[in-house]
Formats: sequence, structure tokens, C-alpha cells
Amino acid sequence: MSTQLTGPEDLTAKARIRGAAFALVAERGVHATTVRAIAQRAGVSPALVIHHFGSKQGVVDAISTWIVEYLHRNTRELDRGGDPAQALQRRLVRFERMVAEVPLLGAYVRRMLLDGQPDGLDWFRRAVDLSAEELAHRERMGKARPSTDLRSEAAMLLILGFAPVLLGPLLEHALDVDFDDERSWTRWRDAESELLTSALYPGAAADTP
Amino acid sequence: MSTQLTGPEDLTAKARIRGAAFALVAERGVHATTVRAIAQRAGVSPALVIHHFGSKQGVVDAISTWIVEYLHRNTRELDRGGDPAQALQRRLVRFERMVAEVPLLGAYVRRMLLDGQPDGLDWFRRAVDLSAEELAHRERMGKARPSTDLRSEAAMLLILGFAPVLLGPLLEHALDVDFDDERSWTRWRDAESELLTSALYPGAAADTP
DNA sequence: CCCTATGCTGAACATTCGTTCAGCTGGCTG
DNA sequence: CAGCCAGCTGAACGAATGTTCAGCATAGGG
Repeated sequence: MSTQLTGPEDLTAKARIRGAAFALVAERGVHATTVRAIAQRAGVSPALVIHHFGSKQGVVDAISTWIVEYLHRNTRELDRGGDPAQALQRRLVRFERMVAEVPLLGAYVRRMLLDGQPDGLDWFRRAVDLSAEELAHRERMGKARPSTDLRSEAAMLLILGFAPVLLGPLLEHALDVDFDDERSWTRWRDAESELLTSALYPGAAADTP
Repeated sequence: MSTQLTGPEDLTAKARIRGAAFALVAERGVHATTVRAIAQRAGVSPALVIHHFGSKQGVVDAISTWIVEYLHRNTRELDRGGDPAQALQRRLVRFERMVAEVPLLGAYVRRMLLDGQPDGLDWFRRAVDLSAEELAHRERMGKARPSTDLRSEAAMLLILGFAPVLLGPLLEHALDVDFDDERSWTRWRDAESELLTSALYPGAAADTP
């Protein structure tokens, strides 16, 4: 079980093309990524890109399934076995580690989720499923108070947890932090913990700003 | 003070071009929007688009400043005067109304914020500023408990409040809701209110999933 | 040794892009 | 009425795009 995307033996031209396309898509988006740019970055002719993947869309699809499979390989195994109450936390920690270790993975996932691609939508939905299950388990254990709308609150937990990835540049600019720095993550985590363990508005009325 | 983007007298060709470009950018993004598509949607020749705005980038910039100015005109006035503790709430409500009334405004703002455009980054930063000010005021009033990291928690409030816009498609798919329906908004608001007025994890340790 | 399959390239293709330009129109000013 | 200017168009341009294709090299099996 490795968080590495490529082993050293995977440096065939096809793999280099895939890696180059991944980086370019993460940086610029699908539409702004050209076949020639992919080829140049991979040190290869544009024709070879088409030769291996059929078309530009073929490269894009290959990257998508490749990343989705990679994400699942590194997170799914955490869901089964052990204490389910800790499953989501392990999943988040693992995800953070992957984002930290694989350059541009965060940017790519952000695009995948926010471009409304079906892969991204499904992946997020499954994460909400898991978050809701875990929250329900905590309720049964008496470690969380009952929720009127459990699934919505589970989604909020997920959003707050994923915010440094989902909304990375936005938060970095607004908070003057840099999520390449580990301390920025822990600062966010601490604030998140405080928000969830201590009611921000202990008073009564639904008066949310 | 109107939330309308265009009055009926504003239907010059230039205005139609701007509107068409706005819709296309909101739907497909800047890069996938072509001058010819803008022209066709506005019922105009491609040359006229260039004639009025100088270049495609000119159209994009015009839209950006147009929307940013529109957002400010409809939210800034709410900040001054009256009870500052209610300013952000009024701002959020007004924003929701604008998004509901102006088609594709939500999609456009989502792109503006998430594409990392400077306009979007600055706008979000200012929103965090306001959110932090308002939270500080609530603390002084005793309506909110003290925060260790006030600005981070203010950002979290903003993220939760803007989530239906920022992460619209993601949430709609994960929660099986449709934010065109008013009830989906109130459901989200209710859950948000519950999360903020009643600690989710009343227990001790920082054990956030 | 030949011969085929594989990996790969350079040149070219048609298409689409943003942009330019000469010129048409209609209404206002002098 | 003459002149003119802003609004607007059709046709064309060069550049860039995704894709095709004939052909090069090389390694492996008969």
C-alpha cells in the first residue's frame, strides 16, 4: 500500500504522457490543456499522445479513472475493519497525506469536484455517506448530540474538513496562510475542533450570520 | 435599489453582448466561451463583439467588473448603518435573493471564486473581513463565545453560509436537493443554525472526524 | 536471415479560434 | 441637402487546435 502514484519502473512514454497531462489539467483545466503541450512536457511527439490514448478526450478519461482508482485504493481499505467511528478520520488524514505527497493532486481533485464531473460528484456523495454513517455511530455512542438533519450536518463536517483542499486558494488568500505549510493545516484543524466541541452561539434563537 | 441586472431600456446590442457573454461564461467557463458563440447568442456579428469591447478579454473583464460592481452595490449599502451585528446576516440574505433572482449568477460567482481570479479572491477576502468583524461584535455583546482563532472560525461561518452557492452542484447531488427550491435553502440554514447553537461534540477531546 | 509488430516521428490535414478591415447603413448635425 | 459619424456586417487573415498518415527505427520470433 503506497501513496505513490508512479513507481520508478512506470516511466514508459505512456506513463510520462499521463503524468504530463495530469499536471497540465490540474494547473490549467481540461480545455486549456493542449495535446501539443502534453507532448512537449512528456518529451514526446503530439502524434504519440493520440497513438496511445486515441484522442485528447482519451487522455482526459484515462487520467480521471486513474486518479479515482488511486483515491479509492488508498481510502477504501480504511473503511472496513477496525472501529467505524474512526473510519472517516483516518480517511481524512490519509487524504491530507496524499494531497501533501502527490504534487498537484489537490488542484486536480478540486477541479474534478468543482467542474461537476460525474466522477467527482459520486466520489463526494460517497464521502457524505460515510460521514453520515460515522456521525450516526457517534450519536449512538453518546459522543455526539442528536442531529435533526443528520445528513446535512455530516455534509458540513465534510466541507469543513475538506475546505483546505476544496477551497484552498480562497482560504489561503483570505487567511494569509499557505497549505503547503503543515502548520496551516493544524491551525485550521484546531479552529474546526473548537467550533464543533463548543457551541459558537450558546444562546437560543436561530440567528445565524 | 434593485436586484435586477438590466432594465428594459438597457437592451442595446452592447448590453445584449454582455448578457450573452455572462451566460456563456457562467455555463461553460471563459476558455470554452468563443467570440462567435457570444455573437450568435446576442444576435450579432462576431466583429461587433470586438468592436464594442476591443477583444475577447475585454468582454471578460467588462463582465467581471460589471458583476463585482453589481454585487457591491447590492451588499455594501447593507453594511453601514443600523446594527452591525446583523450586517452579515442581511448580506447573506441579500446574496441569496440575488442568486435566486438572477439566473446563472450563482454559477458565475462560483466560477469567479473558484477559478482563482484576483477579483474573486479579493471579494471573498473582504467577505471574511466582514464576517470576522461581525463575529467579534457578537463576542463583545456576549452573544458568541470567545474564539481562539476568530478569523478561521469566521471563514468557516462564511463557507457554511455560502456553501449552497460555492459548492452548489456538489451538495445538490450529495443531499438530493435542488437549490432552485426555496425549501432546500431553509433546510440547509436550519442545519447550520443547529450546528452553531448546539455543540456537535459536547465531550472533550479534539477528536474531529 | 527475413519479417513482422511495436514504438515513435515529421509533415500535413481540416477546422476553429481571435482579430482585422473595407465598406454598408441610417439618423443626426451643420 | 450635404456631410458625417456611430453602429454594424461579411469576408478574410494568420495562428493554433485535434487528428491523420506514411514511414522510420528497432527488437524479437520464425
